[in-house]
Amino acid sequence: MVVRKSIHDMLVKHGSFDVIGEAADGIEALTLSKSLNPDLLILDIAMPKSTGIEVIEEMRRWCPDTKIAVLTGVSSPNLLQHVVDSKVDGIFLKSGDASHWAGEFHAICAGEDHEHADLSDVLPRRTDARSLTRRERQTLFGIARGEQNGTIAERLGISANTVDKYRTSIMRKLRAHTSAELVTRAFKDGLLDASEID
Amino acid sequence: MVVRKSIHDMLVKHGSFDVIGEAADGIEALTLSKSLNPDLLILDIAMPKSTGIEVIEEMRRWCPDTKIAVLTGVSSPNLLQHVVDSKVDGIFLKSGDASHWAGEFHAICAGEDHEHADLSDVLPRRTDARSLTRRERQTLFGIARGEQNGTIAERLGISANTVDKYRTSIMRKLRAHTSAELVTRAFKDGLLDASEID
DNA sequence: CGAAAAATGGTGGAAACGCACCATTGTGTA
DNA sequence: TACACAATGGTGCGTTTCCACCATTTTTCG
Repeated sequence: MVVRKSIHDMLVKHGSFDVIGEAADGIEALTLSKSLNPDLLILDIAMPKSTGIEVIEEMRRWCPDTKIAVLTGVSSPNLLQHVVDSKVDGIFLKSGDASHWAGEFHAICAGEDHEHADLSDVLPRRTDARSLTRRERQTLFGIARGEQNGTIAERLGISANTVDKYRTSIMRKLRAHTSAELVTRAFKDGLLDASEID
Repeated sequence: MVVRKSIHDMLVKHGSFDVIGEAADGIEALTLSKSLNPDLLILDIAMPKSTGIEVIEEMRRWCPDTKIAVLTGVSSPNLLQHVVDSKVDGIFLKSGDASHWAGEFHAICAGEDHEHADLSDVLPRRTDARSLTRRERQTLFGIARGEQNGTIAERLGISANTVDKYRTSIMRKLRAHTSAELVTRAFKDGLLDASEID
């Protein structure tokens, strides 16, 4: 809300942009974009009702010519990695210096390749979030939350043996030899984020 | 409204402050602050139209020199925790004793570190590093690095039984029921930091 | 000084982990 | 169409955890 307002001001006052639409959440952003087909969509990935990722993918399909700039606060490394992978046209950190943004927005609209904000601090060095399967991720979350094989198995509706296999598999992938070390590695590699637990 | 009036009076009469602006909501507070660049912003986190958190973050960006004091009623612990984490310059409970506030506001403006109001009742208890003994910390690090009781015992030159006791003790303190959960909690509580491991 | 907390040691037992090695079925891709 | 891989199930076994309940000595602090 606040962010949107200030971005709006900045765009109009210092960027000579026409702001043709604003949306409160991802769904609204999508429907609005479909009808307005803007040159540039500035998107905050921390949105109510839907994740920014979904919006980005939908936008690519419906408005392939719209440039997408993503605005992000100190969000989960995991999510950020997805944003990077989705090849948006620009990534801006809310914690960053907003004074040059207007210029960069223009460059993006002109189709220039935008050098992303420095994400080295927030991005995990890839141990491959992707290299974990869906079941392995579910198992990992359970372990991090203190669930044991049987509990996780119950939650997922599968056998404890199978869960045990998943745990073993994750441990091999992350080179951990105990569940505790597994959690540590997962945090280091950005597979787990403190804000996602509990 | 009522609160604002009384704060205003208090500031002028007993604090010899110049009140250079007042705002009805977060948006207004921001725009006003941007133009007035005040020494001190007194903010109620329970505001219409936007959460105080957003305003605080925006203020930090636009008016980095403005001290921020947060006024709060009995709101959600979660929100309060965010306020604490956002490192505002002062936190005051509406339920608290307002008579010394003027002096404390001056102290804040002078750049002195302000001891926050007692939030122990409303804040989610976060274990701080001090609550772990030296041996417990050493044990915790070992666990996080994948060492098991025997290994840790060897490294510390003590019995595995003793290490086991330390682990049990930490788990009780952090309310964890497995070593994995222990590590998770330790990360959440800031007892462990990804950069410290390996 | 005296109490509280930390540090140290032990035994024991049920449950869980860690890790073999076995298998079948589906899905996706070269 | 194969071939890899995910997902699912199983058995077995030595090791470790987790927790209870026992103890003494040293350190810390009002």
